[in-house]
Amino acid sequence: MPELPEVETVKRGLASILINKTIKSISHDTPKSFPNEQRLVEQFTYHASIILVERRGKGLIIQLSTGYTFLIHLKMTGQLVYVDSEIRFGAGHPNKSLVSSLPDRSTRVVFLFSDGSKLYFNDQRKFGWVKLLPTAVLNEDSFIKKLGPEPLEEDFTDEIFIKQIRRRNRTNVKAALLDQSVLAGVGNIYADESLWEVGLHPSQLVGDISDTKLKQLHKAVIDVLLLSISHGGSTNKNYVDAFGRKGSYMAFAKVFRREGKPCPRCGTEVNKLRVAGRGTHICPHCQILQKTKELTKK
DNA sequence: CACTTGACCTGTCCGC
DNA sequence: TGCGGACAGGTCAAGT
Repeated sequence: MPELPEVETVKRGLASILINKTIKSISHDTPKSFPNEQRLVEQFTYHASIILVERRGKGLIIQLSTGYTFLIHLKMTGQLVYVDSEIRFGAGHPNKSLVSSLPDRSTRVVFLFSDGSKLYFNDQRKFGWVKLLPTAVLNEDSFIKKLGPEPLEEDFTDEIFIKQIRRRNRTNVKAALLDQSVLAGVGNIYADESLWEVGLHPSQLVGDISDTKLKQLHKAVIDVLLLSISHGGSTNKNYVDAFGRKGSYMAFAKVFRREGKPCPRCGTEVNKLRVAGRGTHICPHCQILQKTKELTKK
């Protein structure tokens, strides 16, 4: 589920309400979702306050006053949903039905704050996790360490993008976009959408794509991510933001999950195929696989 | 080494 | 209805 725009939306929501809150206690069900020593959790998170909420790629970072930090990955079905204390919650909540049914069978971790509010980490498939680690070694975490540049940072130029993606010259462009060490945050939805924007077939080898085309792709990736953030991300199935709200980008998707429907550019029926082991959506008219050219022969 | 394929889980949908 | 299989936004470990 959550790719960069969804995680960014959750991050903004959490940043708006969690800063300066104090954690009272934390409960969890399976250690797979919360792989932390109870002793450390109690020592460094109970009575700690939240000083910063950040995002890196598809990872969420919640920094505490004690020098410890939560690193959270939502993977496919994770949600982080904030619920105010009983008194102030209730009428007017954007997703009252979801929020009033929590915790539910997918709830893996519950953060209880000193003011009575709660943050639920729900994750149907148990792929996601909430890891506690010293802030000082956050950048040495195996997940963080592998991440490539942030696509929405100012210094993510087309030169940087080309340099990064050319490391995967011998693989197809979709797999390259999904590689978090090339750039951080693109997943299946936005890979398909970006490739449609520039008329690239997802199976095209990176080595066969010109720098000119890669510059267009660089712009398309950024534009698509920004557009999605402006609509609160994509709710394909499970995704909700910190307040339980769904994202509306799917209404703007050009090809993703639109198989059988007309391409918004030319009217040809959108096809679904399998590339890089993932369900992949293309317009077979706009996105034609080009023949192998010079670049790979060297 | 670079790249591809399964595995990790649960739920849902589709065909028989 | 019920059952088996394929599939789902992501990442790893294993395999080639």
